[in-house]
Amino acid sequence: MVRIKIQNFNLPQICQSGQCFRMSERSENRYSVIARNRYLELEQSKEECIFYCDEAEFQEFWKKYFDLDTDYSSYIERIAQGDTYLQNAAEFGSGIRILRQDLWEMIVSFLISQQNNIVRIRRCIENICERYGEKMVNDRGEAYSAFPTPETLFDLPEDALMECNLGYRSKYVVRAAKSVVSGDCDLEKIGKLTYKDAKEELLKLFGVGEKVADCICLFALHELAAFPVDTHISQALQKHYKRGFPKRRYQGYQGVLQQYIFYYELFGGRKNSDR
DNA sequence: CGCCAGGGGAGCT
DNA sequence: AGCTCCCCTGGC
Repeated sequence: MVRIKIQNFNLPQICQSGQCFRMSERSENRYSVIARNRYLELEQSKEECIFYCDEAEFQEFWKKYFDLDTDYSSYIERIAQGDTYLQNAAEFGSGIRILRQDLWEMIVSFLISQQNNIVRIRRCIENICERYGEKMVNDRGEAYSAFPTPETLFDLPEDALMECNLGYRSKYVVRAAKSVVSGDCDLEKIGKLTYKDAKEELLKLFGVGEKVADCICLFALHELAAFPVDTHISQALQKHYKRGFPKRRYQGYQGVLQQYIFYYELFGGRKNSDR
């Protein structure tokens, strides 16, 4: 196991921030994450966090996954002094990190996310993993399911995933798998493109629009300039930024601020000073 | 039963 | 850019 001391890192916040649907609280202060086919447990006390894996796996995978080399306080410090709403939001979610997750996994996850709520998105994803993901065993000897590969899904009837509760999103996922397997959608290539070009490629997928493409860019490609606007963000911007969100001021890391706002809107008890 | 909302998107003008 | 219609599930 690996022990680290780190600022701006908070497991409950990362877990609830709605970017990783396969992270959950196992027991008090103890979290598990499944990324593609890897399983990890973590535990956090005050300023120290324990990763239950060996040093090598931490260095080559999880360190990057949790973006541990980035100092998030510098993002927060650059928030305009006069913007008390954003100051409050950033303070409230200051332990959130923008994870570097798997591209295919994010495509599927955010196809499922549309017109859907977080609790149900989690259930949908667990359903397809249990049904179509490779069966794995963790260090405790417990079974878990990897994320299903495109090759496992591309040949299914388009409505097959309705039994996993995806509803009308079933065909989006099956068609996306088809695009990946056929090579129409080249994941490796997309990973190397600029934000603008990657987004353009993702928009070609049936069921992927502006918002979903931005989520994929932000959470898989780590394009921090992506600023996904969903119903919550849209309402928040109308309330607090009547003349528009100052994207230019925060050019290059708007996505981080989007997460603070999103998390604050969903879980922060509204303060009077915000209205 | 109807109504509505949930981290939208497609297709059209 | 804006509009309409569409899709499925769960909660009230």
